[in-house]
Amino acid sequence: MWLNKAMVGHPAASVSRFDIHRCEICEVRPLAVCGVVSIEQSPCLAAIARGARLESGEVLFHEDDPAKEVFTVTSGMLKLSKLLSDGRRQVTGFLLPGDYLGLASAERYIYSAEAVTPVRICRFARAAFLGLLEQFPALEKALLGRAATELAAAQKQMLLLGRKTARERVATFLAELAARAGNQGGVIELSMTRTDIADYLGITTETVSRTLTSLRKDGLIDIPRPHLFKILQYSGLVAASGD
Amino acid sequence: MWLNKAMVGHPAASVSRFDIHRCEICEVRPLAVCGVVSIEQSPCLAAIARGARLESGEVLFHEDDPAKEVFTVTSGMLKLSKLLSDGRRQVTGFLLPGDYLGLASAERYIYSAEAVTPVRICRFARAAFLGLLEQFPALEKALLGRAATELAAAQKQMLLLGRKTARERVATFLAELAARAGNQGGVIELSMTRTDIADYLGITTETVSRTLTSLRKDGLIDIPRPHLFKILQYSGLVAASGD
DNA sequence: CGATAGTTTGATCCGCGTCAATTCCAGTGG
DNA sequence: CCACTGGAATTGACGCGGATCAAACTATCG
Repeated sequence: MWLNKAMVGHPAASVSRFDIHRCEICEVRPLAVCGVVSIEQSPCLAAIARGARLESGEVLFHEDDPAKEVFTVTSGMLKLSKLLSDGRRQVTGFLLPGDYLGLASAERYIYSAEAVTPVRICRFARAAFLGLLEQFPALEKALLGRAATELAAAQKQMLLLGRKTARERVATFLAELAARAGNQGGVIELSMTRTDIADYLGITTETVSRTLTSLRKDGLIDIPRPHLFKILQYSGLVAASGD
Repeated sequence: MWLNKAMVGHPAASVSRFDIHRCEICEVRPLAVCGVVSIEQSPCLAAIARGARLESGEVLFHEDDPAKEVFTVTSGMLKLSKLLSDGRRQVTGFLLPGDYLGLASAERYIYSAEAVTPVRICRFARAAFLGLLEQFPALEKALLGRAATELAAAQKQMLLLGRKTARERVATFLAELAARAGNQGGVIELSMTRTDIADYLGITTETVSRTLTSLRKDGLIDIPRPHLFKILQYSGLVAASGD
């Protein structure tokens, strides 16, 4: 991140005062301090946003749909994916609360967005959202920070997709999950399917399954239930991740 | 691009007047109008920048070096790459004049940058560059637009790396080159090596070479010299690119 | 023209995809 | 509480695309 936390929320001279309302579906209370809105703490700007819910598997929008709206996730998990003409799919990322989507192109969405778990989002008309950028430079800064973070993640993923073996891909995936989850006894509840994981890692479901079994037999992880992973040797996973 | 050209350079109310000098190595004249600098037309902000040149093959910085500086390319081509511990390489992108690099992380560079051709750049101390962001919101807007464009490109590349065959990758690469070069008789001069192309497409030099030969035999392209490509059937390339 | 790096081509091998068959499990109804 | 059911996950057998190893060829630059 080349925009550190200290900068986000730092009162720049050019920022003016404003009011912000509470979004009816946001649990997180928006923050309005000295003319600066911290989107870290308030992903949803209620004045011009409308709430919506999605069930698991529901599609928010498809690749190539007209990009009329911009969204932020307030709860649950979404997956973004792109398709080839014959149906091969690549999942480019998973979104969590606070993430934005639909910004990349003004014309049409460049990926599909589908709910992995039940999801709550805030919807903004694109024009209104762009208006917010003008009003609130801090929002722009936060977006820039997020874009930089996502770009870094995308480059790591390119390395994985272009150069890593199946075992390294799965080990990387698990190690990253473990790192992100923090210390919860190394237990990770994963709602996505093997197909989602496979499409994210650029391999097949069969290979995901085989590789998980192999990692289990090597004592690096345990899989009590298909969607529950237990990290037994984090260092071993990192060592197996290739980089 | 979700920040259209019209917005870049739009005079925001909060922007103040400033002076800007001509960079001694920039050929493009910086533009100072009504307190707004259009980085599209002036990638180099001379007041706080220093120029530098790189020969082909010279390394600007390595992955994991302390990220003390930020750069913009003013001429030539750079390649960005990431390494695995055993030396496998992934090229994440090629940079052209006007592109920025070194912004992603405040701590250390997350990729190596190496000159593909002789290159001229402008160097900024990181802190000074971040200061510019505060001063010139238009610069921030432009960066945000670029970040969005790069993110979209990265997602396309993830689809390529995760799901396309070798033939589709090479066809995609050539079709994109042809599209970007515009109508120059379909002739493309490429300074990068087969290894660079291979590391960009996530395959080996041998496979690049074989695939190029195959495309040539199929009458889609011609290769008078190793670094000169002639597009004979653009539509055929697009058809062979998979998406 | 010789030296050297880059490119092409060939032969072989293997990791992972493909196809197919169970097995597992969450949800449903009896 | 248990049998039933359909989708998800696992496991197995086999083949292929592209990696690897090796050698010949060809640009480019002193």
